[in-house]
Amino acid sequence: MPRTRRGDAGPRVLEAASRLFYRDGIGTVGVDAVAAEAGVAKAALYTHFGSKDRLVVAYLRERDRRWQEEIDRITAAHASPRERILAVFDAYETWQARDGFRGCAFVNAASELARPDHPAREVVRHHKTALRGYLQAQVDRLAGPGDPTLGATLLILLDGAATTAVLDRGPGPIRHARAVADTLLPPDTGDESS
Amino acid sequence: MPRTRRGDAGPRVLEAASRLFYRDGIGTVGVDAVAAEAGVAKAALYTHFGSKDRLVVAYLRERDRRWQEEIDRITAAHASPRERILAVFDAYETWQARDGFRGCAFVNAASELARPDHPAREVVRHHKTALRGYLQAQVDRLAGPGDPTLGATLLILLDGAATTAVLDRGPGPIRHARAVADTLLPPDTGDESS
DNA sequence: CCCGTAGTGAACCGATCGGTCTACTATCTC
DNA sequence: GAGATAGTAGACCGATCGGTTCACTACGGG
Repeated sequence: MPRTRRGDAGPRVLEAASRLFYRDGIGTVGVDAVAAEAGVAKAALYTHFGSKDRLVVAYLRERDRRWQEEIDRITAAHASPRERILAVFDAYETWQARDGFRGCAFVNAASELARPDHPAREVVRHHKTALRGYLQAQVDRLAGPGDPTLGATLLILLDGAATTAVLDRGPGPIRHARAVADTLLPPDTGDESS
Repeated sequence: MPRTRRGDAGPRVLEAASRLFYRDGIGTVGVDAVAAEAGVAKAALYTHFGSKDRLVVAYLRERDRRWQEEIDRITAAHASPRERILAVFDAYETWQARDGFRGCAFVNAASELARPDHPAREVVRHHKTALRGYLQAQVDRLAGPGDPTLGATLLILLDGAATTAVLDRGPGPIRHARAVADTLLPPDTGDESS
């Protein structure tokens, strides 16, 4: 008597885990709660993911995948590296405005999963490294003596704004961060390639 | 057969809680572990703090008190508002370099304690508000048309740098953030009155 | 000297944790 | 139509959770 169409249990569990882990915290949410939210038997959860730790890793990987899609959309929508960078800040602002915003899922996960060897931390590192790499790649295409640490600085602004926005609520922090980024970035020359 | 001198149990519990909560996360650490680390009977923990939630609040309050002491030291050591602000970044760098650095305890607590009405979150809000207030007060004493949001921006830089430093390890993030702050701050005029 | 008190150590509570297992049932494929 | 497959409901496991209780003991102040 499956409550889901055949083959649906995996995605449903992942979706439920994403919602609950982000909303209530990874440590707080038990596997029973995830299974119940997914409308799926606990055993099905375990045949698909094997353990809670692996479910957490899958949850973060999925969120990283969606962020990568967002970055791809930004890349497609803007040719100028400067606009692309500012568009990332705009995406943060949009995301912050959504109901139930509770900061960066990756930062929260790293906060909760203290053990530095926890498998989930590698996903967090990967996500942040990729984002910083994207920002730095855009910086490199701008005019002037390329600052090799500006990408890192932009990531600091994004993470700081997201963190502050959890307590402050509202678009203020991210707009401040965007304004700072705007002053740090050299102007577009209009002759960037790729 | 007390293992502690009379009246010592409270402080010992608080010290142990501070160490364990910060190192392993609040959710991960049980009250039994805190009592064991403190070398104190579980019952003594409960006569002093009543519940784990209240122990968490006391833990954060204590850390906030120590940060306030640090701010007071900075205020005493530097007369110039500009130097005071940069000294806060320097304090972050020193703190980041210590063994077992795992980011801002308040940010981590807010990440873990998702319920927005959790009593600990008020302590987090208070801490961040006080720090931002201090930064803004220094900004207000600087020359030029005072930017009423610069204090908030400086806090974003601090939080972002601390967050990034957890994954990157090393003084890089905080130095970047300090350099940005340095460019954002108008120069000292030398005629500020305290 | 003696009483109040702070603290001990351990048992105990019900609830929940992550995880396993069994007996059963729809559904899809050949 | 038969067998493999994917899923169900729920009992069950040992461990741990936050919190309580109890009988007892060492120490400090009057």
